[in-house]
Amino acid sequence: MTQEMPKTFDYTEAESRLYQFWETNGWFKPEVHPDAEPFVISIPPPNVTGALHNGHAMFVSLEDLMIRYERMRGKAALWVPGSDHAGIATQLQVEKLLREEGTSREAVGREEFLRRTWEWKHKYGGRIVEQLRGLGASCDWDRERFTLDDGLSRAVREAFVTLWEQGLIYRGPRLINWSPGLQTAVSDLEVERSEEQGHLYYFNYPVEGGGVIPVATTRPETILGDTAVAVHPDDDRYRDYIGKNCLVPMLNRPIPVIADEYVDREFGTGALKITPGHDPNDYEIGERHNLALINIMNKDASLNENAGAYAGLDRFEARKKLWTDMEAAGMTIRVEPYTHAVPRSQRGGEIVEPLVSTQWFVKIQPLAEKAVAAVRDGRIRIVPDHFEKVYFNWMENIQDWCISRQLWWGHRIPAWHCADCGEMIVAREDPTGCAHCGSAKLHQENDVLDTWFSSGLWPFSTLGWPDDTPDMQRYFPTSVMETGYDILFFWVARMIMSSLWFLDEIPFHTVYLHGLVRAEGGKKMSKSYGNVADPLDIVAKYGTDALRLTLLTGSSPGNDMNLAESRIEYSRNFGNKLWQMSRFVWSNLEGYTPRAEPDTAALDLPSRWILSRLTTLTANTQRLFDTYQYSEAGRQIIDFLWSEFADWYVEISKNALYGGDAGARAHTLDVLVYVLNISLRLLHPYIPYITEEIWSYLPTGNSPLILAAWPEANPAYEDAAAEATFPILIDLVRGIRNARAEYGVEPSRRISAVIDGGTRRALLDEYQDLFARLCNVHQITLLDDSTNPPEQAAAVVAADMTAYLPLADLVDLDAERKRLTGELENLDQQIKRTHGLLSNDSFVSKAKPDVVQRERDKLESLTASRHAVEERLAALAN
RNA sequence: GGGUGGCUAGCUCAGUUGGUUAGAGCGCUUCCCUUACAAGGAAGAAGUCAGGGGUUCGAGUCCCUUGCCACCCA
Repeated sequence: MTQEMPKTFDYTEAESRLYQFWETNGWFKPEVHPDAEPFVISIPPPNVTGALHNGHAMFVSLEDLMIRYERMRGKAALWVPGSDHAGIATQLQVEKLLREEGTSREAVGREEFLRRTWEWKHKYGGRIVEQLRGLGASCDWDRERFTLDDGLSRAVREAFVTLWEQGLIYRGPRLINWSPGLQTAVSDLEVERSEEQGHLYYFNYPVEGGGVIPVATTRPETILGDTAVAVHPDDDRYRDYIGKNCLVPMLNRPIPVIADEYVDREFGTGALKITPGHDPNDYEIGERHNLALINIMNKDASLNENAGAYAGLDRFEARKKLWTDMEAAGMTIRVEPYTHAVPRSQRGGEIVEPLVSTQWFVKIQPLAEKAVAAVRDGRIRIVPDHFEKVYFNWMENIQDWCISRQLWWGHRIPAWHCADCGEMIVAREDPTGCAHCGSAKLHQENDVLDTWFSSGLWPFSTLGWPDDTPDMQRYFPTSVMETGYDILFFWVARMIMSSLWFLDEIPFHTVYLHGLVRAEGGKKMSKSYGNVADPLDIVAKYGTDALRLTLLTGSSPGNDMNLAESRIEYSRNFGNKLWQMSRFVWSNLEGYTPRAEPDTAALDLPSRWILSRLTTLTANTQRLFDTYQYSEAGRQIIDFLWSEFADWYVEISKNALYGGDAGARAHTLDVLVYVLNISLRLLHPYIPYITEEIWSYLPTGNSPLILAAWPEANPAYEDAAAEATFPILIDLVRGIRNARAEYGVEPSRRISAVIDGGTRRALLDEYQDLFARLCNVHQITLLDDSTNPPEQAAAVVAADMTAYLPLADLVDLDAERKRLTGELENLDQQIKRTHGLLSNDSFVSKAKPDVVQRERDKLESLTASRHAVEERLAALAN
């Protein structure tokens, strides 16, 4: 206690100082506990392009909480940080930069473009990492990784070549999702469907030799690529046409009428045009019926020569023109407004075109099977567990993964084409000559890999795989993967698949999924709504701890959270409250010699009560942490400190502190310091900064809070009797305060009370000083059998105790009778319920004994109170 | 079409082995700058836990069902 504890916590100043204090001492490193069991989290690597958003704040809060908790438990806690190269997003940024310079990636060439992108990454890529530090993330920064690092790139090659050698990677033309604006393929997962208002175009498909089959489409331009018309085999309307040919409008290309049970007779006209080259469902039907496959679209979404007269037109122009022409030809029926799901690119937002293109794919089925098994048999657990169903549902219907992207920024596919013999070489090391003909004219595949291919290796590539490094040996498998449920498929599933496939080990034993952070009112946060609560703004206004505490106590696993500013304010206020109660204790430390722990033998009732409550809290916190219920645990800690410790114990402690009894003062300080000590430990994972700072002002020894031991419930402080008895005194105090308020007694007015202590006379005798401080009752007379309670008084009942407040000038006996009658009704209602329970034999015989006992105790207390109220009413009736 | 979740006080949300009269914050009413704290303290009003059915001595909690709202996959 050498330093004055400031009146308030200056978080702006403290945050950077404390972070530096922790980091420079090496406390973020697992080596602080060199021989301990490891606990490892690999960070969900943020995009290098990213600006900090609340999703980041959420994962940092949760993961840092887990890491700090395990570190305090003595584990070798390792949190591996890093970032992701984010192929498309980053490339778009640099392309934008080049455009502003009046050039383009094509103009500068691949090599120069990559040089510029690295330059860009070095300049801006560290920003997000700096922001993560600001949130208090206690990562081991010496182990920071980037998905395009040499080591991680080697891991990518190893994984790719292994899959290739196992025949699980193939290359070929297939229907994929093409993004015309980005000029690359994207995977199924990167396509989002949005319900949009469009049109359904009805028209007649002419049948060769006479007749028409009416069909409908949302994309008329695809008519030009039709290679069949499908009807249901049992549909009488069209049965006669099966086997005949239709003529494609405007092109007059003959295509067969086929029968397929896929066709829904009830929907639309009951007949379908089939375009295998531009629709995934039609593609499958095409394969079933060996239909021709016609591609009518160029990579820029203009139509190609297969579109006849419409070649060269953009897809939407072609749609308009073809329809106009068909109308003129009398082939159209009608156009209806129609809401349908439009596939849009997750990145650019433009409409994605299904088209046939040569790409690289992973045969994912065998990997998925292993990944399903690992969750099915419990080697990996997902929290909350209902996501296991979601996981299975996806895994069991999984499609091959398109892993090639027509981008430059990323891991270039390790395949080389020989210009001389045409063979392809796939290799871990860059080849110098063709393995088949020896030619040196090799050209590496232009495509790069999907970014998720490299992030799928993240838990082990960051630890050194494919090398058998010391970190791999010590820290793999990792422990928990904590991330948002929105990337369960993108990322978590792929990490599980690749780890089981390449290492034959699970990557982590637990997946913890948090929900999305939404704006107040449940809206998705979005720049266009203007409702983005920027975490940097929040931190600047309320401090990091307030943001963390709000996120941690306001959300439950897997559930979205609406971030309300009022909650952040409340968290900030709690921080202040914690500071103030600590400052109160600090201010009384003069002359106090710290002792190890409060001595149970010397403690008064309030002390026994608060220590027992603390023990209950510690046990609860442990139980809740064991089941990942961090928000409930956090709320319980806050409630304990605010509404039990500060509101009651701290107030009561002033009697002992200022009462002049040195022994009582010392024992009370023991308790105050002890409760804070344990509470700060429990709170540190939630609000690391303010707790560490407070810690430094209290007699807590020399080691920092970040390395303090996680508390265990101390059974020596369990005291059921104190927990049962003390609340009765609280009730009595509350009752007196309530009566004072109802009768409008000014708070500053000292009053007296006559108390009938019932069976607890001795208790009241001992603790009557309490009432002066808590409800401004300065003179207590204990009633004995020989005296009667005063007439002009308000009566307050708690259990079998009654306090009479002689407020001669204020008490109106009619009002008092009314008040007590209300009280009586309330008691009767409760007695009725409790009595009902206890007179039910099934309850008494089947409910747990402690539950029955609790009801019995309650009934006894209620009956005593009722008796007292009744007696008082009788006395007033005269 | 298949799947998952939500519906608790005016608003934002808790409530996980089923067991006190269902809780908190904000807002609202009344009062108080009491020497840790007005970012505070005291007292108070406010909910048929979406509807219906079931299991159970006992259901916000478990099961079935209806409705509405989200989200995911095709």
